[in-house]
Amino acid sequence: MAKENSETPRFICGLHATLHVISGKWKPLILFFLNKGPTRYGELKRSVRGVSDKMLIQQLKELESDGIVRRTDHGEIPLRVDYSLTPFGTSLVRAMEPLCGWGEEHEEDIAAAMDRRKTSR
Amino acid sequence: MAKENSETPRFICGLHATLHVISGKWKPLILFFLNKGPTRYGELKRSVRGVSDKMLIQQLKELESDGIVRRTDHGEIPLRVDYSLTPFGTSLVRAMEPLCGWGEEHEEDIAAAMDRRKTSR
DNA sequence: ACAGGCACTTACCAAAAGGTGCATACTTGA
DNA sequence: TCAAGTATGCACCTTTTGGTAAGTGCCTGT
Repeated sequence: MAKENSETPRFICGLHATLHVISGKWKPLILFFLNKGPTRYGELKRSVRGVSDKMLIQQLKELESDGIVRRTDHGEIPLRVDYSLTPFGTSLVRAMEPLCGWGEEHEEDIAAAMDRRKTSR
Repeated sequence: MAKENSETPRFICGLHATLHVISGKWKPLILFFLNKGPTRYGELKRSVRGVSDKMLIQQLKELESDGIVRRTDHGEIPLRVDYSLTPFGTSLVRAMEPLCGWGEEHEEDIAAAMDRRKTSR
């Protein structure tokens, strides 16, 4: 079995790299909400309906370790933490906008295709 | 007009929708190569190094059912099939460009973050 | 006749991603 | 004192995704 690692073809194109950062069931949503400003953990959890603590924390940590979001512990008496986009994160969200636009324009087609796949499995 | 079902918040934002179409280990690469023009199955397989038949076919089928790529069977004697982007697919690839750009600019940071995650697991 | 390319298809498995639920340590309010 | 809220951690389990390997039918070159 050949190893593909000898020449470090890490990513085929930038998109490929970017996807490693934003893929994850809840990441786009998290970014979407954080783009509105710093948000407390609990607040974020209520915004991203349906996410579990485990998932929210996990994805936030990944985004944090990727330098996309910043965790701020206010070190206050009744535990107070919030999350915000770093400048790096902000630049990412900006680059995401055309894809957002494309998705919005074709939302119905996409939804239809998804249903098609689900039912035809 | 599409009326949104209050019970079906399908997508939070367009990006979320888009991700359903382009996520998949090999899809960005496939799109990347198809963007260069129609490509035969075997040719594509050689381009997307490391992909197995199963995966390549599967992802192509999904992209096809999403209306992103078009499969052309030339009905020729020694089996000849090729894949190309539909106009819809082309518009997607175009919308992907800024994300490609972002990924290219920050490729190193992303790779570093990925390594960080891998080793710290 | 047989190896080998073409474009797939299938069965079986391993790994990754995600979900559920309980536990923590602290604090405030009733 | 007890419940509830805050921000997490952890164990266990299911679902989804991806990988391996083999086989199919057809055709061509040797």
